[in-house]
Amino acid sequence: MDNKKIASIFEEMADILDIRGDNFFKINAYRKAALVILNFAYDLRDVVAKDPKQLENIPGIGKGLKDKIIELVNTGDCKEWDELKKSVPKGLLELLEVRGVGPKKVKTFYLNLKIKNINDLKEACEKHKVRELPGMGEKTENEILKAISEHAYFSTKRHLISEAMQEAKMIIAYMEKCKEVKRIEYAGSLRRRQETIGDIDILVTVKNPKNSRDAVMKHFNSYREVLTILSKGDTKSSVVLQSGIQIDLRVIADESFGAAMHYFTGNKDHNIKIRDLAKKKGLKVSEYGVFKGEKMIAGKKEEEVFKSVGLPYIIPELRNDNGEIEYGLKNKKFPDFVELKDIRGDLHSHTTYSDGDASIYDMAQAFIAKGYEYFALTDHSSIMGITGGMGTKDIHRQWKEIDEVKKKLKGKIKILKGCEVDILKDGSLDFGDDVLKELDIVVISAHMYGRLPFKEQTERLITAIENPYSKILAHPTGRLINKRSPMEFDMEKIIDACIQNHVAIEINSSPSRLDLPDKFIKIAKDKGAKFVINTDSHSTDQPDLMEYGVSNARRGWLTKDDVLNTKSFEKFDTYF
DNA sequence: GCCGTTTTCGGCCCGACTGTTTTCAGTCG
Repeated sequence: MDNKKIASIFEEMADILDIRGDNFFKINAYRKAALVILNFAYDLRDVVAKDPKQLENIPGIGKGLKDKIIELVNTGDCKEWDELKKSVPKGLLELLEVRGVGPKKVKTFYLNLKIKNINDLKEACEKHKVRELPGMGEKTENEILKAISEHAYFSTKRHLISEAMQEAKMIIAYMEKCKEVKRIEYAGSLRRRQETIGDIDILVTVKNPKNSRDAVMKHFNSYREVLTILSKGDTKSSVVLQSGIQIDLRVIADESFGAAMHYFTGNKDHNIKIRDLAKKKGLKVSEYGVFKGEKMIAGKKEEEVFKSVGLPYIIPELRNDNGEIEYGLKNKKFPDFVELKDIRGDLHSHTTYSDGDASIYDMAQAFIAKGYEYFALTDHSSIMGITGGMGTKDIHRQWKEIDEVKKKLKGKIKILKGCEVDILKDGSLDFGDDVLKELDIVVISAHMYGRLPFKEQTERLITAIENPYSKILAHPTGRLINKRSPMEFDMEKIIDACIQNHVAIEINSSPSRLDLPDKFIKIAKDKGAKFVINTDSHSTDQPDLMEYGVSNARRGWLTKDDVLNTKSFEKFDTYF
């Protein structure tokens, strides 16, 4: 019973309560708790084992949910969950996945037509039984059938941030061709730089909404990638693209730009808290602005919205209701978080010596183009035979070539001789000391034996971290987003070992990794760890991925000081 | 079910779009 499972149980309980028509706020409390638990960095099993009372310190968890968590952890079950499950047929919940179908309709379907799952619903629509129900008609039936057929294609899968970013840039470039558009920006989870993106929110401002809104909407709905238009109104339209990604567009007057950007960027709970603060000050915050009575007192800039409720500016990456509002109220100022422009080098890259696409010279040129002072070549060690890892002979050959390229580049960039050395099953490294001691930088990583038992995995990684030549622990959890789950080990012990042994923790910028994940970055930072943000580039275009690593670091509250590759090589090397 | 520089009881963000209705409920973000 891990956090993910507990969160999904609370989510399921909320769904059932919703269909049964229970108290709206109670349902919300379950949903909020589910979200909090999902993003919680510590394993609830450990919290229950150590001190169950601590559960009530988690925001959104009170006495009732605390007891349910304890019951779930200890018995794998929960009485109330059982009773709820018994009260409705199992397939009923999947009906909620159909677009346009919510708890009220599910209840109506079940009570009137005995509809228990998506198949039943499809049949009932085809037989025109749904149109006879109160409040429904022919259109409802058609929309449901359409939604069901699309449900099979568009799974609820979330998109990698890089995929979403590419779609966003394309639609923005297209929308900019519309002359009524004054300003256009992406907002939502993409602007918060969440690790995966559900849909893309685009905000457009126009000088005069009444005159130009229609033209903007028309232009948007005519985008050639549009597969389905979900809704289109005066100020808001939603479409699904061929790629399966949903785009929500909002058109608003330019004077509301800041308020609208704020509204469309924060997650739901962040926005609720902001509006709650406003209310207590006798104000009202909406996407149109900050209002005192009828009068708009702010809204052109995002900063004004924060200011009006007594907060300093909060960077988009933190607007997840993870303590940023409380911190802002208390401290009135945030630290200067690390920025892309602070990065002075990249310490993890590959060439044709292992599984990279480019030569040493070409990779050097790519990093020079980034304006970096240094970069490290870290091709794989030999165990990664499958990706053409380097043996001792290869690495000597590579060193020779590095020296030649260095001459050719005449000091334009410093090239560090490194290696991404595999951690073997027992925690020893895939190169002997004779090679390791010659390297400028040793990046250690586990590519194999990802499914070792918890304790064994922890010990294996610690052994590797304790190796005196180890400098950077690469992509610590080994996860591949949407593809492979993280390795299971004691994260706190690994962080402690890194700190004690002066091993930097990598934040891998690859959008399918984003590893270390943000929730652990914050914990590691608070313990005093140091980090490097690397791209793990395998081709000359991948140094561009650095932006994703940096935003992941910002989501983990890192400042420039926490990140070693914001310093000169000489300065950061002393840490090791 | 949670929460508290108004509160331990009585609140709990705010608005757009759709379809079926003649003023609104349901859904969504």
